[in-house]
Amino acid sequence: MNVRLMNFNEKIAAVFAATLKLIHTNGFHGTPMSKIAQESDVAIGTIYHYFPSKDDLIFALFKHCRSLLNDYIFDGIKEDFDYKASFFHVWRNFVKFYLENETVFSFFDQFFSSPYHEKNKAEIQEPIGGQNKVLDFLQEGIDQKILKQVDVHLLVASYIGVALATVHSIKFKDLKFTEKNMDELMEIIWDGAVNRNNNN
Amino acid sequence: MNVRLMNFNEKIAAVFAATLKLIHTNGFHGTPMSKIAQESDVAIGTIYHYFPSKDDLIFALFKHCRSLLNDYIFDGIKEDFDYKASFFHVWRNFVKFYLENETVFSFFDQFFSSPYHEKNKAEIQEPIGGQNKVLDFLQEGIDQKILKQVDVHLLVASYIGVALATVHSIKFKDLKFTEKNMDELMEIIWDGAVNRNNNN
DNA sequence: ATTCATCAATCGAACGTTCATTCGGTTGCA
DNA sequence: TGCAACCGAATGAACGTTCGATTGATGAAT
Repeated sequence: MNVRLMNFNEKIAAVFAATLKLIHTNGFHGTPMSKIAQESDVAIGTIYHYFPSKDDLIFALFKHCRSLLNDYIFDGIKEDFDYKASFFHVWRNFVKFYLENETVFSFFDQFFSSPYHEKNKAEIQEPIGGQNKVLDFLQEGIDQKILKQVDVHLLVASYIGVALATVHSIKFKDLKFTEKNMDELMEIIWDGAVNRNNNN
Repeated sequence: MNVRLMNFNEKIAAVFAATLKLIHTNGFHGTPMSKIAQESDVAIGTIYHYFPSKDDLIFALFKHCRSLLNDYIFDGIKEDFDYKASFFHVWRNFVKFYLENETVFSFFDQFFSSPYHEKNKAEIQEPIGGQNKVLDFLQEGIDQKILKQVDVHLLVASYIGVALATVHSIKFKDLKFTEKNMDELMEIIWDGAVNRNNNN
């Protein structure tokens, strides 16, 4: 049962895709198992064959999407990148991932703000929205005295917070995803995060 | 019917309070009308007397909370505050409001990330989380060349995004609401937002 | 001063629908 | 033969909403 979950059965893939799509357009609400079955062309019985309950399905989907995100954002960092270049690269990837995977963004957004999240807190511990890897990365910048000498969580809040707000803003048409806007945003975050008592 | 809605019937206040509390702990999901009636000690029939549907109740509650937030964040700005002081003051109030009104934060969080929000977009136009007043305030800083000469929405995303991420971080115990942390955060945002070709 | 009509406010049992989940069955591979 | 994958009708609980009844305040008519 769980072996398949890793190897990614076509049925499961269809169920995940359907669930993301439905939650994106109808919300956690308007997404009953019956509609997931319909949209994915997988019988209800089959879904319950893989996931003991709807909660389990949602949680498995969360873990799947989280690993997609984690794989994505740290991808493409070249050896010759200095810290600032990596700082920009990861942040950009973060925003890009959400823009390219709107349904995942929607899902995460709803998942994290639902008490769902709280219930499974213990199990989630690790990388939330890739944050633990992000945390390590930012801590590295602090240790190297490149970034401000503050609690790393303050920098995480800035780094991730601005990225999420940016995606929201683009989604709601207040902002456009242009090179210029992204560059200026990265400048804002960098200027805020950088250690100004240092001449890096 | 609507007159009372403004003058704030005790029953309505009880319904609002119960709804906020239930949504905070059980989510948009686990909050059926029956439980709202129970928790608020108002009969279901009475709730439907004031709100034609559950959606209407939620939306009315949203508008109520939004006005609470708006009243709060721009309160207490003294005449002798310079721009930077106001910039700090409003941001701090924003965070404080959410920390003091956890149920409202939870509710907004869920409301904005649900397709609920999208459905009523037209009607929401105005101050989202107080953002239009915030937008005007930040635009003023741009016009006065105090802040970076960029699209104001970039600064809004930074200003609000960091605040929301901060509240989340505190809520999930990654961060503590201490003077030091708030000061350092405000420093981060300010350094990011400020126009460095100017010596203000 | 008393009667009566009106209507908003209040109530909660009852209704029909929709939901998550179950279960008995079929298929096809090992 | 056995067992995992698969199916969808059936089930019972829970939900949003309706509705007929009751109360009490207001004021016009007597």
